[in-house]
Amino acid sequence: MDSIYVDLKSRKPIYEQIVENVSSLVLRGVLKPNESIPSVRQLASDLGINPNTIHKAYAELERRGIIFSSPGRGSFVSDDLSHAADRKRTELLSALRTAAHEARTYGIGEDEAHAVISGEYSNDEEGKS
Amino acid sequence: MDSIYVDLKSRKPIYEQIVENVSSLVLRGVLKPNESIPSVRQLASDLGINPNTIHKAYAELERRGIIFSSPGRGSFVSDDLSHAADRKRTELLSALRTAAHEARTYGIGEDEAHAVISGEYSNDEEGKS
Amino acid sequence: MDSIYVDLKSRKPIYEQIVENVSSLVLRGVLKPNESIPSVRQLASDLGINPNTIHKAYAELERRGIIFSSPGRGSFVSDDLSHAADRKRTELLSALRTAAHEARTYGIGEDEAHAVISGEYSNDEEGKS
Amino acid sequence: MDSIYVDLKSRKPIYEQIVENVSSLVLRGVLKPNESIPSVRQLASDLGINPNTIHKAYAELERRGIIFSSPGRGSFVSDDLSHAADRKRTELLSALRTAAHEARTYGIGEDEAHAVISGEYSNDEEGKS
DNA sequence: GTGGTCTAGACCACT
DNA sequence: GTGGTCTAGACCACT
Repeated sequence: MDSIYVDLKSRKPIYEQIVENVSSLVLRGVLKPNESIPSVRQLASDLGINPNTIHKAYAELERRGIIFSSPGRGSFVSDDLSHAADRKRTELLSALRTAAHEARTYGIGEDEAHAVISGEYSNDEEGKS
Repeated sequence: MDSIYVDLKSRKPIYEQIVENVSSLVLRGVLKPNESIPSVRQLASDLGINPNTIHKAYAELERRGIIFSSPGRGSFVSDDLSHAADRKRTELLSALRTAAHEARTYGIGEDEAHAVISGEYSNDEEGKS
Repeated sequence: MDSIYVDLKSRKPIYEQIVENVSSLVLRGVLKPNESIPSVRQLASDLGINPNTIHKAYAELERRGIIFSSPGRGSFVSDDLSHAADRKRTELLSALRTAAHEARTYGIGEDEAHAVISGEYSNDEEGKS
Repeated sequence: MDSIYVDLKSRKPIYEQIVENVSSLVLRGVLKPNESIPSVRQLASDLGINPNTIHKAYAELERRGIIFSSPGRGSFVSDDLSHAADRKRTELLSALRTAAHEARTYGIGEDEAHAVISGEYSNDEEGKS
């Protein structure tokens, strides 16, 4: 999943999908600081969706400090990603904590929970599917 | 959170809140198989919301095999919850796996992930808030 | 299924279940002409449901010529079941025709349909479950 | 019966009629995968019934994997109908089996049952009424 | 009283 | 315009 992709059938708004897509590419280091990203019109044309939708996504990405846009020049990955990375890290740990809490509440044992973690981290097939 | 409660301000649809609420009470064993649950009208009146909304929630709960309803008699906890329990268990483990996968993808270490699990399971304050 | 039984969880009205139950026992010959059947109150008490419901079922059975009731004496299997048997026969063949029609409409082949019939008629285990 | 139609006088709920109608059109191949179907409001207006009723039907169709809906874009035939087709096939064969079982139970002979099948499959008038 | 269906009408987010 | 949610109110069959 290393390029921007949209699932028209998803209940998730298209612009949110794009925000998460680009966020992911940036925060996982696939796109580097100051690297240029596709223009609003280019991406809209590539994905076959309305430029307004892309624009809304880019505006949100800019608000989050993940990209910046220069009228007439294009859009680029932000050169200071520390805030965005911190926020993502907090979000990920919180999601893990919530999942663990729910598991416990419904009677899944601690050992089983640890086993799930171990299983996920020992999986070498990353990126093959 | 051992009774049915609804947050009118939430973005989550009321009927979904009720579905999750009742699901939780049943799957955590607070409500027992064949126990009667409030009638559509009773619950609507208690919560101050429309009976149609409760009906929609109960219909979904019935579809999931968590309750059953008999016109003219009322609604009751299903006496075979094994399917629902299995589905919930699968869902919880899947959520945990997804959270772990995401954490790993973004560079959170395995030790840190295990620490989150241990932290959540050693928390004794359950049920106090 | 050789005695009267009711499924409280079914969407089918209880009185209809009783109508079909008694019909089946009579038309399959388990209950013979002029044989007595349980009184309204007796059956209501046995099944733990309201006598009004039983009464409604018996009234329908009487209307169909399957039983007759004598105030003060009880209810009995009708001694002329030919009309009811004819109606049941017509109904069964019609149901079979409808099922075959639907099967054909959705692309199930004739051979497969015949195989289902043969399979059902060669099944010797009748009555064991 | 190749378009969506509703019988207001039927005892069968309108939303169920619509579910079966659309299911039939899709599973019989009249509507193709990814083809768009009438919007909730359009169909409501065409049939002269309430949009909520159509919505309820579409929600059920979505649950069955027969269509999918995208807020703001419309509703479309699912592009993977294999699950729905399998379920329908199982349902049809089960209905045929049940009809055959009932017929046998009430004394209808095997030859007569096969004759009903043959009669239905040799009927050439399909689609004329 | 109880669940089930439906209408009329309103409001929301998204396209 | 499109799907999704909700309310208020009505009517039905069954208990």
